[in-house]
Amino acid sequence: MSNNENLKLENQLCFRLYSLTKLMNRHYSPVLQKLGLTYSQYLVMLVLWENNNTTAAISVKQLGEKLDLDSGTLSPLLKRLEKQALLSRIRNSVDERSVEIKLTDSGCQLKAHAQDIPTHMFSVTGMSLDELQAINGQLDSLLTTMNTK
Amino acid sequence: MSNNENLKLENQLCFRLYSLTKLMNRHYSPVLQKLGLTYSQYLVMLVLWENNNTTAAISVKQLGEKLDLDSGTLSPLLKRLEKQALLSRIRNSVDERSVEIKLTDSGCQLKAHAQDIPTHMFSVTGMSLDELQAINGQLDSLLTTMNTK
DNA sequence: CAAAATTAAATTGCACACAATCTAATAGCG
DNA sequence: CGCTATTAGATTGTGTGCAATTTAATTTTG
Repeated sequence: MSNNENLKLENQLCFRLYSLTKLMNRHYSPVLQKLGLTYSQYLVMLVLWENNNTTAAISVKQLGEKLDLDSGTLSPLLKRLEKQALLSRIRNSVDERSVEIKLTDSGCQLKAHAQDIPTHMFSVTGMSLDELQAINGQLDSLLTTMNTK
Repeated sequence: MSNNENLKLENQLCFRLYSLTKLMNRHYSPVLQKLGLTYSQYLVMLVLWENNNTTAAISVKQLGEKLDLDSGTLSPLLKRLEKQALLSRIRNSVDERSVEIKLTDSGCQLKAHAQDIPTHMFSVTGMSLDELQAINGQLDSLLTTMNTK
């Protein structure tokens, strides 16, 4: 490929990912709006729903590792979710540097309203389960490669 | 799959795309910093380099269609590029609603400094050319499907 | 032709991402 | 023990994305 071809927008993998991520977001927005969540907030809730019942807790640090986000993003985001009474932020009494995130009852109950979202979004992709798993695998290996370079 | 499985973060295609897009951005940033560009600004420059010599022009509207961005994003972004003297923004005298974007000489010359970026970024993915084309194709069909729903 | 509808940009406001810095707390080490 | 280094979060500032509104120009239509 010539250098000129290389610099064409249509040849960029990154642009496809960028466009597709925005497109995903636009499909999620109206669905998540019913729950009062943004897409990033939804990701946080997924982690909490998965790890937590109302008893177990997870630190901001751990949450950041799961989602690959730093405190500059998470701190204000978590405050907004706290203001919506979906979770609580409590300083760890053993290590006061750490802040523990715990779902409230209301945050826990919201999970029920999210049950149908994955199935709905899957249908939007128009893919078969096999195709979904195939592309997931490819993206995973790309993630692994690019994370270790 | 149970509903519980469906709601796990690790099963989300959207999270992979989201993570990969951020990862891409982080790999681009240090490279683009040398050109004084952000990733989004780079995308704009790709379109201008492709369509333009210093003579041809493209409207903000057309740019937005190519990149799938609206004036709320593009207007301030283009002003920043104008401040860097990479492009000019001139009202179309025939239709004064439209603003035409044209590369300056300096903006045109910047292309030479970007020539090696695609090859470099391709090497970061660790993929073969065949793999790249395969995944590009899959993402394209996903883009098409999701754009028409 | 004049009023209404449409269009292109710009602006405003909100919510991320993320670099950089700051603060407070803890860990490590001589 | 006390000093230094490290760590966890919060804060600040910049740059997107995008919805919603505004402004100005053009097109459509009665």
